[in-house]
Amino acid sequence: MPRLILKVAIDAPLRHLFDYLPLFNAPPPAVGCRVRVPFGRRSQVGLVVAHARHAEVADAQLRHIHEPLDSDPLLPASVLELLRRAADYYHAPPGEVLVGTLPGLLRAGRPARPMQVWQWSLTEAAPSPDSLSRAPRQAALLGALTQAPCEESQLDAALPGWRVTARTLADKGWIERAQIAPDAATDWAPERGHPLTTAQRAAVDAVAAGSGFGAFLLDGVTGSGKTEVYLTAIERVLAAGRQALVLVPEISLTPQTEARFRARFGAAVAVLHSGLSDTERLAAWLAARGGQAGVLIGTRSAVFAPLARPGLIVVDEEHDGSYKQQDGFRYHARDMAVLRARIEDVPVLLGSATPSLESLAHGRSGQYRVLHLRERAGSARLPQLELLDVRHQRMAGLVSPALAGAVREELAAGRQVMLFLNRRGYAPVLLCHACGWVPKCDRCDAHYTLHRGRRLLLCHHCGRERPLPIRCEGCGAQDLLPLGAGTERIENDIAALFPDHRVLRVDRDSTRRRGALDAHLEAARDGSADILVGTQMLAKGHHFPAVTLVGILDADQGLFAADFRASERLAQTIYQVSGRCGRGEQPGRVLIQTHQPQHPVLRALLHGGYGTFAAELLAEREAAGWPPFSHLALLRAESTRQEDALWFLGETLSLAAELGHAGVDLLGPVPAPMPKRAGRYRAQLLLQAQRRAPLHALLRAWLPALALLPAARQVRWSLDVDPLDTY
DNA sequence: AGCACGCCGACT
DNA sequence: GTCGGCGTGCTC
Repeated sequence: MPRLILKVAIDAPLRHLFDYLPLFNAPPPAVGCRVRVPFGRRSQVGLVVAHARHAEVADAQLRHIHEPLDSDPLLPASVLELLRRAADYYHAPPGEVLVGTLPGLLRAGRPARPMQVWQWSLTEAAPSPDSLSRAPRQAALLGALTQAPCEESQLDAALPGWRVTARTLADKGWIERAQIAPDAATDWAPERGHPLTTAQRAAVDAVAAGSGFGAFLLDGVTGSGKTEVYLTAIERVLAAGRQALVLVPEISLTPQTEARFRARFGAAVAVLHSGLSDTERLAAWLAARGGQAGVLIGTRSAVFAPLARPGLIVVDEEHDGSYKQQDGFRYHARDMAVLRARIEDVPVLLGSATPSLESLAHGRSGQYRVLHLRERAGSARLPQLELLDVRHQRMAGLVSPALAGAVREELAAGRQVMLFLNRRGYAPVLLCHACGWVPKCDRCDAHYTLHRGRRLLLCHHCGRERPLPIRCEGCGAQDLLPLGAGTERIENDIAALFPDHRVLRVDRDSTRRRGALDAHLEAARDGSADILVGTQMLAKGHHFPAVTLVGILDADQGLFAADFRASERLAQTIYQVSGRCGRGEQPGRVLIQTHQPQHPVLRALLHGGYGTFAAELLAEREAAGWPPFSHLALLRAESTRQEDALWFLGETLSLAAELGHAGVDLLGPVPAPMPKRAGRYRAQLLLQAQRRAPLHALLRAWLPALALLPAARQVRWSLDVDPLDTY
């Protein structure tokens, strides 16, 4: 008798699917549906990936599913195909990919419909919270609701045990509960787009012209109006009754970004990012799947959200490293977006002012069609880049006299200045002037960074904190000296140098509190700060039209990093930071402080712009055989005992030798550049291949065998295909 | 990953 | 005498 076997993906780090029998009395769950299944001694949520005739295991081992969880497939065939190919490409366990990328509530087996969201608010009859001094819990709840109506999930977080209190207050008729409509009607009138420049129009037309798949690289200088191109292209997609998926780096999905899309597309916009509650995330995901959302804007993981009628995929700031997931299932969302566009047969538009070398290479080979926006919109001109040779200069900390002078001039003219340093904290090292003692993290091969404002030492590699020592722990001298400078110190130095101006620091430390980043950015934009000091954070996506001078305090940092991508990143940072300035009538200036004014990277950047620079870098990569002219995979291992990680990697090397690895070079194993981190010893083995096929053939045979090595039990290991960092 | 089973040290 | 430490093995 023919029977049906369900191939089920289970969210566990297991490299294969599991076979189950359907229930007798019901039609079998379709491919793409979730099922609850017995798994070992417990019950797990799985996803039906295929139907089959034959099981991989003996009949005696087969069990029936507990229950189907969906009547319709949760994922369309295209997304299933995408996830299957992703699991295959990244050599990730199928369950982790197929089930692990679902919204948390669906992974937990909740029904695939929006959760009911209840909101509490005060009634007319509610007294002032102050009148309840003898009932502090009631006063607290009343107080919270006086501020604003609250969703139950917010109350769960803020006032544990609030439900009992709420019942009391509701009985008194002081508060009431109402269900929020999933899409509260917004009074919205679609905003008209700006008239497009010729180049913008050409770009939109190119994307809209084709039918089906096409990959486009929108290479547009900052301020050239890439977003307007996205918006217009999306407009056309919506007009054709289709949906658009827009990926953005985490940091640039601010309320402003959302507002800009909402102004144009109103309630058709759904947003998916890490700041959402599980309920909100599910609602957005379902709105995309159901087709109610015309535009889904999201960070990395949104690339796997189902769309009812896909029409276009946009990847903004495609060079941004935050598209690469750095743990677990290490996918690159930009690459997944291109793959998805191919599978869905829709165009994909990758935009950047500083495209990744990978995308530029695809542009050259014709795989991507390159669309240029060379002019800034309106009258704005591109900022002028200048090198400041700081050799022999009498520095005030990290600030040269020339830079200080330029800042002074700019401030005198009533304009804003931005100073960029990719190092947070007050000083990267604290040093005893009497004996040379330096406080070091005992879990990492690293010094503590001094955070003076928080009065502590912080290890930037594992997060460990310790109180500020008053005296040297080596010799007892009270002569501890902060060495070097981070943003916090620059903030102090600059404030001292320009006491009549307001300095605002923007880094992870100053924006840790919820909403602080937005408040800071607002202060930067509305002119209540004259001088902005910050890290990467300042470089990403935010526009400061009144800033006319940018100082890159320490370009040398980027010139000496060990990673082969360091100069690409330095250039992208310099261009991204400089793109933040001079948007208005005033042209901007970018002053780059360096001890290496002759360095080829800096010279190329200055004289040719990013395009020329990137061309040179591509030539270098080709000569050296680095990506995008070769393909990498990195096997990482870490263990609590120093020798175990290297031992494991040595074993994997022998295994690869046994299997044969023609066409793949294995480099290592070597200790990681920072061998000890967070109390664990780390090492790595790099695989490099001219062509992908032999690399993936080796990985396919090699990986399942790695887990069986005795040494594997002593370490935590992971494989990173197309690593962004080779350390 | 969970969750069992299993075999050796310090406690009621 | 047992409570519990984490090594080892399995999940259709």
